[in-house]
Amino acid sequence: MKIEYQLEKVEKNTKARLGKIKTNHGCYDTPMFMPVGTKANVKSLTPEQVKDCNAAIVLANTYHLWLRPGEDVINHAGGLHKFMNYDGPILTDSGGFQVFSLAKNKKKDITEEGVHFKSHIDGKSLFLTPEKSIQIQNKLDSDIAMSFDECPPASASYDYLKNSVERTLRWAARGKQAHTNKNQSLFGIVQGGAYEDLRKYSAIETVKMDFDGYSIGGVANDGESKEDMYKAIDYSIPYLPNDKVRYLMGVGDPIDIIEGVIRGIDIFDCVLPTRIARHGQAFTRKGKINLNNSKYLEDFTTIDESCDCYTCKHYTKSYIRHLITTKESLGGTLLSIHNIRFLIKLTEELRIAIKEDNILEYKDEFIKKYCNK
RNA sequence: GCGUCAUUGGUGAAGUGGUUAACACGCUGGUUUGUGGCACCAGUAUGCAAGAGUUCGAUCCUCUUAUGGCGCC
Repeated sequence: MKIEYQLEKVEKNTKARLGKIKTNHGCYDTPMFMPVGTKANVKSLTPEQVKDCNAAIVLANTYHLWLRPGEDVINHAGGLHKFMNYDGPILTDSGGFQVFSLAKNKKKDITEEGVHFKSHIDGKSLFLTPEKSIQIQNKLDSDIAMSFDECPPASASYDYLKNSVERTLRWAARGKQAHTNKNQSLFGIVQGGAYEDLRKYSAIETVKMDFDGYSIGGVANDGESKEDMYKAIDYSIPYLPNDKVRYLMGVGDPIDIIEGVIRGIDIFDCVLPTRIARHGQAFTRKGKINLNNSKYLEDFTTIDESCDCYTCKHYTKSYIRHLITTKESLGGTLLSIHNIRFLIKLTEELRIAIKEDNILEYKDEFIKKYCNK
């Protein structure tokens, strides 16, 4: 079965949507936040810990799993769910972003056929095509596969983006053609930078191919401004169908999530909560804090008094600071739990705000606290 | 007691008669948006044991003192 999206309500004053997404691994509410589990694990967390945060879909990565352990190994293990012991839904990214990010400063050759680039592990020459990416994802047996797109840098010129959008459309069509796993949904990706006509064109043409869901890509890349990011969303959304889920790729700053939801986004994913956790930082209602800071040495309060996560139920800032400064991995684990729960709780509250038609008030109040400190 | 070698920041230490005393760790901040990440960036000794002298100029040369290591009686 493919996923099904059910739109339940649009907030009165904005484009924010309340919905449900039905998958082969459960039914979940949107807007939602997906933790990132690149190599078939959310870094430093067990699947139980991820679920305790009330997470639903987890994102894994085609590129990384292709290189290690290889899609066949995971296929022989019985698919990604069994392999990693996660019975919730899994979305696999296509590898398009990795071509852009891992090979950013290296030689890469983007051709019509696919992308030649070097392995980040051993430098071996690799060739990834839309068909190959889909075939790997078919074997991984994730619930949702992503089309193989080109993710150009924020600094790309209009002419470059125009060609790139065209190529991504052709790649999307090829990927759809190659897609054979009937239990797996396939999403198309809208590109086009911060240009209205390119986003519109990309969205309309992608929707014509009739995917199971749509995402907005090419956003939040190397120093792109917030304004450009919001433009990219605003220029894409009007052309996406109401009865399909919308996924904003790579976005996970709390304020960006709120802004995204207000603009009509249903799903987000981001490495931020787990990455900053490993570097000692935590989201709180009063802004991001750095547990490395000496002022927490004897701070025996919890990270965020309004948080209901496992970490905030049991541990003090002083203890977590101790773990972080002594580089104990438990520190990253506890902070990852908190940060993931923070973003998921944020989406839960946004869902309530949509129900109550007061999302703009919610946003103002959140930002007031989050930015003032 | 005599001889000898040492003494550089929070730590381990490099170094030179002449602009800002290397590097590392630590410490203090910051960054991170479809994860090549226990990562990255920045700051961190107005001073080279103390005092005096030589010199245009001394952390570097000389002397005295202090402290410590080693050797000899």
